[in-house]
Amino acid sequence: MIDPKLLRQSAVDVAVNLARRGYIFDADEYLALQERRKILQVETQQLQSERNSSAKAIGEAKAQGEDFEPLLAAVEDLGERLSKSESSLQELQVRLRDIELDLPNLLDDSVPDGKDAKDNVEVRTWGKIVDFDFEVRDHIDLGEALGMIDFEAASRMSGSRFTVIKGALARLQRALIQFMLDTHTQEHGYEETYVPYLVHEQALIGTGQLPKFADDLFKTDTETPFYLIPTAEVPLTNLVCNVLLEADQLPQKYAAHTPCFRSEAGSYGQDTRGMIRQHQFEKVELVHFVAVDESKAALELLTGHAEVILQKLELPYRVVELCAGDIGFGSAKTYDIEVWLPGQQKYREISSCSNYNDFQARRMKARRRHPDTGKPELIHTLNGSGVAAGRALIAVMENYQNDDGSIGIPAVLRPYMSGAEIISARH
RNA sequence: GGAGAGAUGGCUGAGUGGUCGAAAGCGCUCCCCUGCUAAGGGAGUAAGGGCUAAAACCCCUUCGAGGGUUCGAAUCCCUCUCUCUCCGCCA
Repeated sequence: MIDPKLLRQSAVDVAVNLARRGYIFDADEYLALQERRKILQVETQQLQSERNSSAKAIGEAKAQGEDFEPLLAAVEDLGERLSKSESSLQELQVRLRDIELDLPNLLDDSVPDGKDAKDNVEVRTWGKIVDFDFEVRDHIDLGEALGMIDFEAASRMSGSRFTVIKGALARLQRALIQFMLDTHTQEHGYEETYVPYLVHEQALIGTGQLPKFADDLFKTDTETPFYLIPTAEVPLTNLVCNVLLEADQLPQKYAAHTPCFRSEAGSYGQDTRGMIRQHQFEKVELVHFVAVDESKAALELLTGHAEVILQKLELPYRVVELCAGDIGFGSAKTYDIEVWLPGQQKYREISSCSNYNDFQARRMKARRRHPDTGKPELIHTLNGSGVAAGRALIAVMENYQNDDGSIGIPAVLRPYMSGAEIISARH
């Protein structure tokens, strides 16, 4: 959520910033509503004040044993006037809040202009793309030939966009997850966290998936609905929902491995083959809580932590800065990390690292005491994948493939694979 | 699933219709005292919003959430959510 005060005072500037995303914010309409709200609020508070003082007068008269009937008569119609005023004020405030919840975050000034993914800016590349001297296969061919990926079994029980992974490949995914968590907790100072996979609506409003992106989420039909988390960002960031931290409690860094569930409602026809885009996938997520003036540096740090994973796995990648038109709803600035997939001869997203500034903190009421003033102030939140395990598995398979269809195991994963160096078909 | 108890400020916890945004304690801030430390004494200390150029002042809201009763609700009534205890079931 954008600061409502800023919205009122600089609605036009806000509209200009949001227009870079292609979002049209009707500043005139918003300001007109605010103007009406102001008048109604002053009026309502005036009536409330009257009610309070007359109630007090009646109480005093009663205590003194005086006749308070005339006082009662004087406030006869006050209640009705007040409740009318209150309900129209509330109606207006709900409308304003709906608009505010629908507004994407302000972009950081450094975000490049652009319309879509084609306009994203490459920041750096790492690693050498291997020039195979045989015809490369994609992860689908490799996995099925090994007998370790079974899309048919998955679709029989769950339909499309699910995968069954078996044997050494299933273990390799687990190894990837263990390796990532160990690296982040032992070398990068994150606290490992186990979190719920089902959350209430409020948690998703806090991080910004709701109310706008309900279609992308799976929801239970229990009496009070649960949502399956689309990313560990949701439970991790909500660790500070409604929390007032002491001045010395920042920064904080959390890491969690969770499955992620996405209905992928808007992605029909994209990546239908293979396990690039699934309803369920595994991911290690990183979240930072920092003070307001520290989030820019934290984003660089966070992105670097995700890159370390790919470097240790010796997977070629590039970092791109998302342009104004491609950046996510709540993010002020985002770096995507894209890993090289030989099977597609393309870089594909494997991590997305974003600075949300106070956008989520405002929705969640995540604050800390300012060290000097002692007054509460919103914190900044950041999150990034560190990294998507399902896609990391694909990347390892395709980049470490051999002529005979076997797959080499990256050196850093071997300790998690009983020292094995290669995955070959079982006979 | 059944029975019961509860939800109050940064935290613990009192408060059952009016002068309660709320006792007390902890914590925190400032001051005093003590040669240092330990201890002691005093004062202050909720958040959000409106008004304001900004602030002060003033005003409004908030005692889990939402409704209701009342001139007036932390307090009474209803619904919901959450927490805890016991029983049942269960990895």
